[in-house]
Amino acid sequence: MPKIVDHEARRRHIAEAVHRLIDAKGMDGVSLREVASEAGVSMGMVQHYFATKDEMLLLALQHLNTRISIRVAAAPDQDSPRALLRTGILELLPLDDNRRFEARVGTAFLARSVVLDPLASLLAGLLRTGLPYVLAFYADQIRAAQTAGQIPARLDPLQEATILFAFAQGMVNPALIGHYAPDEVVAAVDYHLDRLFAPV
Amino acid sequence: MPKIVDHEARRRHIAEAVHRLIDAKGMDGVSLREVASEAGVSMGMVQHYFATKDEMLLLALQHLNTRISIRVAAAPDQDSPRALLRTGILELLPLDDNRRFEARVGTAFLARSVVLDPLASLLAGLLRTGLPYVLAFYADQIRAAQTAGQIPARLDPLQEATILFAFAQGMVNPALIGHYAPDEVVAAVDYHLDRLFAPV
DNA sequence: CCGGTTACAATGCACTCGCATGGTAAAACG
DNA sequence: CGTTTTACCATGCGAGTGCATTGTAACCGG
Repeated sequence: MPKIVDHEARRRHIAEAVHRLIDAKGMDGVSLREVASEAGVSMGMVQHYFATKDEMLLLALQHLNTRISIRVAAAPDQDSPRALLRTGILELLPLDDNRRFEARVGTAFLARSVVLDPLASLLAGLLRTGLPYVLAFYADQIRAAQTAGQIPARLDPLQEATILFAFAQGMVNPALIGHYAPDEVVAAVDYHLDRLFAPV
Repeated sequence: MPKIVDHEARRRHIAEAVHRLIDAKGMDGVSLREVASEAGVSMGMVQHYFATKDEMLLLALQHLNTRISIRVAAAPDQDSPRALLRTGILELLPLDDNRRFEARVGTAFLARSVVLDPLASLLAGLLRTGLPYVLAFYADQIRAAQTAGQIPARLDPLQEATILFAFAQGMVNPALIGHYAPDEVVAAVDYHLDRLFAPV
């Protein structure tokens, strides 16, 4: 073998070029040639690391997922359940350029995952598998707050987690198209949390 | 002029073919040739009614909007604010084939509106203009329920409307990819409304 | 030192795309 | 009646697509 190369690093490098292209021109703007150009490599190299375009897109989604996960996990440590929930949610919302970038790319994949072709079902599968963990995390925090007496015990943790997450997801697009300014988004989140964390 | 033709009817006919194509193959699957074939007309005719593809997509989105608006408006009359809110929300969620169809097509447009090309800003503009009216309607219902003593007066109607609508929008995609069954979606909505319509 | 495998690069191919062009038929209008 | 305008249809063009093919250089194991 020539040149000892880090396979995964190359693939990540290309995946990030895909992200940038999706952000700039949407899913349609992603062609093998454009990706190669954006990544600063030859088209043959892209083909060398990905057998098909679909395989490339799939890894691009996986990489986006891990990217976001890492960032969320790296959020400053929080002690209270409420702070954990708050920062966890805010990390998913397009409040700065970085999160805006991720939200846009994620939205593109989401739309693609709704269609009915082989790639779409793979994408949908990826998105689905992550959901239960996120919901479980939220529900756990809610339960913890309940035992601490910060959230009324009569509330259903899983339903509240469902609502909380759906609410956050539902804020993404209006925020992206500029209907809500970042501080309005934060205000809505805090308002919701205020109502959730009601004195018993 | 030959053949007296209903211009708008033709355009709507083509727009519906676009919807069907987006539902089946996504935005990428929409080409002038495919649209013509799906609509059962010649490609020249599509070009006759739409100068560019973007213009066609734009009208397709407008037509989808009016389609949904008409359906929502035609929902069985409700007397109480709560029933109004409930049916209004459920009409937007993919609970049957028809609404599923609309949700998928709408998602495709949403993703497209997030990109940064000329068409995208038009799409985003269209989506944005509708939002304040929807939120105002929700807020009005909430206010009405407050004066009727069904919702605590301390709650902020606009914030609650924001949360309610974002929550509904956020349920669309998990429901589309099959994470929630239709009855689970309804249960989540009712749970949320239960919590909103708390005895004062 | 030498076959063999790996890591690319360059090119070509069949196809599809949006759109422009040119033509034809029909109806309104003077 | 003839002219003009409308409503198409068929075809073609240049660009771009994903992917297959072929070539080449580098490095390792024997």
